[in-house]
Amino acid sequence: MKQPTEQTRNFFQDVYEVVRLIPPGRVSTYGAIAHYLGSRQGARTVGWAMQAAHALSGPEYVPCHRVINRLGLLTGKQFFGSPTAMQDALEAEGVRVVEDQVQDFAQRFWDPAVELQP
DNA sequence: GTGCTGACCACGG
DNA sequence: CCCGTGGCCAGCA
Repeated sequence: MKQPTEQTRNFFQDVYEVVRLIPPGRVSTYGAIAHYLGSRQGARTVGWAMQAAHALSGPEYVPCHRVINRLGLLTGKQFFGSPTAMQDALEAEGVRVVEDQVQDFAQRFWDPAVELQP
């Protein structure tokens, strides 16, 4: 029997919700989102969700350019239309990026587990 | 149904 | 810092 919690932990759906909450000028990491959703090592699925989110648009749009790896590297930039689309999008929000690396990453880091504390 | 891959992360050496 | 290993979820041949 299914538990009363009919909510099917849609990892993708949860990821989209969290990524959409990332404010401009801030960046988050796959691991932080995965950890916030309860999957410490589920960061991989978060990256996969980003690729699926790339096809979304309108109210379902997800700012995947604000999600990078824990090192602050734009690992998914190659999945954007242009090799500089991701960096350009971040710089447009005031995030300095040099050689695919976010400057002041520690300050720009937006952790849902901390910012979205109940 | 099985096996593998993937925009990753943590741990040990 | 590098290297190797294990684990997570979803999609595809």
